[in-house]
Amino acid sequence: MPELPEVETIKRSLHPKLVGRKIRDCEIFYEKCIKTHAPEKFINGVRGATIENIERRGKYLKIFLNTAEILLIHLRMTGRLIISPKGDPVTKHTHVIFHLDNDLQLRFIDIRKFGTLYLLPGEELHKVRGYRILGPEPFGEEFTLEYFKKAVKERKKNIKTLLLDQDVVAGIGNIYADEILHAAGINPARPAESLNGNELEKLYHSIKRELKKGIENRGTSFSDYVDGEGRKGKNQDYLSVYHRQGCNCSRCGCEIIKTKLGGRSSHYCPGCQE
DNA sequence: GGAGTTGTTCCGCC
DNA sequence: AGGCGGAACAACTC
Repeated sequence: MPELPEVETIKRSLHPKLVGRKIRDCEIFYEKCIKTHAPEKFINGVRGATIENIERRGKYLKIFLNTAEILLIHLRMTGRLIISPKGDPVTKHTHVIFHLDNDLQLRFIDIRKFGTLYLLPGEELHKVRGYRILGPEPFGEEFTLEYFKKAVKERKKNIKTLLLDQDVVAGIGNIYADEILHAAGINPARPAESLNGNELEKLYHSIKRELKKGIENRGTSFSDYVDGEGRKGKNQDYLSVYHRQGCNCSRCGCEIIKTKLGGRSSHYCPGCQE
């Protein structure tokens, strides 16, 4: 499940392979993943373009083309972007192939076909709702403690669900939300408005710390995730609660519980998350 | 073949 | 009006 640390790791691994390269051609095997154009139009839009830069915003990847258009990609649950030599066999679930001007290809692979690709002029990014509503980047200047306190206070929904709202802060998904709340010692079911100043401050710092740890470990390869060169991350070896139900909490020794919250699996320690 | 999986979006309610 | 919870949806694996 690519969340901010995974998408950041993919961006870093693709950057040296893609920037400066020209897209010689493009093949689409599953048309529904292209959200902005008919397939032929999409192909015409990328063919011949040179890749100038790659950035991440929330869980989105932005590939800047010299045509002033941006290739915007969201991997959702199981999407992968992989650099492959052109001779490599095309595996099942490969939906789009970008042929580069060397012997490499960029392949979009997605078992569940939830991932989405958009091609649009830079000034039209806001037309993609999920992109438009994104809140501040957790490592950006806008994401201050003051901003965070204001965004959370007087909200009645539980704090776990609020952390997953991309308009509060961009990039947190189910794994890191559980890890962040454990690190901060806060029960995921707590109404956001019930958190005091001290707890909000702990939570704020835990968001930054856990996401940073995820990036340093090059992502969490719990099931499908690999980076742009097919390498797994190692953050799954350092998780405190996610998918650790039945194990003992490393902080207090209590048994980790798995519940449902807002329709999502939620893992926490009943001993030290109050 | 039903349950489980998650990020996003929609809808109805208060 | 806007926040909220719940459901729908994407499609596959086991």
